Amino acid sequence: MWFRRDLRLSDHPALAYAARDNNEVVPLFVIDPALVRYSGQPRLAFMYRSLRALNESMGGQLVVRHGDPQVVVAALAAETHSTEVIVSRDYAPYGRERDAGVAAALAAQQVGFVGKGSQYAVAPGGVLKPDGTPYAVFTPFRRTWNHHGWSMPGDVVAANWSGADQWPCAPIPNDPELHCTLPPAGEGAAHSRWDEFVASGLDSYDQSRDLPAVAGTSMMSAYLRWGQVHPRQLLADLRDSAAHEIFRSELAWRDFYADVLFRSPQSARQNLQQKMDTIRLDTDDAARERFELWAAGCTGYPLVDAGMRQLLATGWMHNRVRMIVASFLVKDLHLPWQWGARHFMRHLVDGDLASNQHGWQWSAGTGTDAAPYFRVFNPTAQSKRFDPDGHYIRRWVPELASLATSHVHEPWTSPGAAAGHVRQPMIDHAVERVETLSRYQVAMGR
DNA sequence: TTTTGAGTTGTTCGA
DNA sequence: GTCGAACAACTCAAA
Repeated sequence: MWFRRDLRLSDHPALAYAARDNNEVVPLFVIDPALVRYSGQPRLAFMYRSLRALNESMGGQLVVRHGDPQVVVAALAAETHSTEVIVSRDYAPYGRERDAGVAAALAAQQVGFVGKGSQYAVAPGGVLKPDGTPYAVFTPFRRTWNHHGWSMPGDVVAANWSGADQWPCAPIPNDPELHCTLPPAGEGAAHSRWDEFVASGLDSYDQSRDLPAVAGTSMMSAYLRWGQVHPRQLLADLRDSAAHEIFRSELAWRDFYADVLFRSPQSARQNLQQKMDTIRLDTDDAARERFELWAAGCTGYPLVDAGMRQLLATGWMHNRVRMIVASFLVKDLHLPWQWGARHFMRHLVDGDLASNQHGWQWSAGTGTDAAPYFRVFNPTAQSKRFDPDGHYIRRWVPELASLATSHVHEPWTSPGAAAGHVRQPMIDHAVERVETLSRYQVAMGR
């Protein structure tokens, strides 16, 4: 059993298949340098902690090895005289290519490669229009997705492990040096957090999910990212209410974007809508300096800075704020969405290629079912609307903590501003908004 | 087959 | 202060 993004023992179709008939199961995790290079320290640390939790849950049997999976998996299969290598299917571009290579290497030594299940309620490719083609719009996708349905969660799998006691195994690496705090890792932590959310947050999700100062979101993203919980386990706890329906929708978005990336792997790097390639963007040295200010949380727009600093401090950012900082990068700074997406992937514990890149493409107006080009978030209006008391701003931008609520969204209006005691906004939103509208209109030939 | 209405997340302007 | 319209263009499904 080769674990990847399915670091759990419950409701695990691939593991259940591997463990059938009391088969001996060799549990493997490969630390792939190609992925380590790509992951930031927070996600890597969370992965290592998750591996320790998984290892513990199987009595210390997890076999950890380093290297190219094509070499490592084939070698362990030969050592252990395995007849099959079992995985949960991976639908992302790198994973598909990697798995094809591993399957070929295994086939050369007469070992099977079997994929069972995915990390989605409905696996990519599974939701189709009546004519057999994929959906390009979310709402009809979700209708069909709902109708398609998914199985009930399975039980904890009890496997007959043949693991680290018997086969050479590398230690799970120590955490890299971290400058942020992380949520507790592991399948147990995932279920604890979910139970807490069901008990105290889910029923008011529709009311509070957009308020970054309120702990109104599920915080399940990192656990879903690593498969410490399967979405179907969450869906099984949802009922028919407005709040539950909105949460169900969020899980549908996750499946939708995985489906879009599956069908258009190039959209991880390029505009999904190629006609948007002509939008004029800034990429010179001055643009790079503006990007650095954004990344460090020094734009002068309090809510934007709060979000960017929350990301650096915790490896996570509230969803509403992700949209606001993304809109700011794309539509106030005129930078390529790919710059922002890369920064997010480096810092997010929950960083997932499909959701991240397509969330960014939505903000940039270049993706499937994207925001219309003229929808430009006003960073101060959003701030007043979604952080009315300024609690979130004061928490993450301490230099603004003493400002009155009447000034906290626009510190440049405060009495100390004239004396230079507050950061000036790096750009004028009203000016850049007009600039964006004009650039997009030019790109669309208007 | 054609038409029609609806579609995650917003802002600004003018009445 | 409040409210509706305008800001596009296209996909999809139901009528």
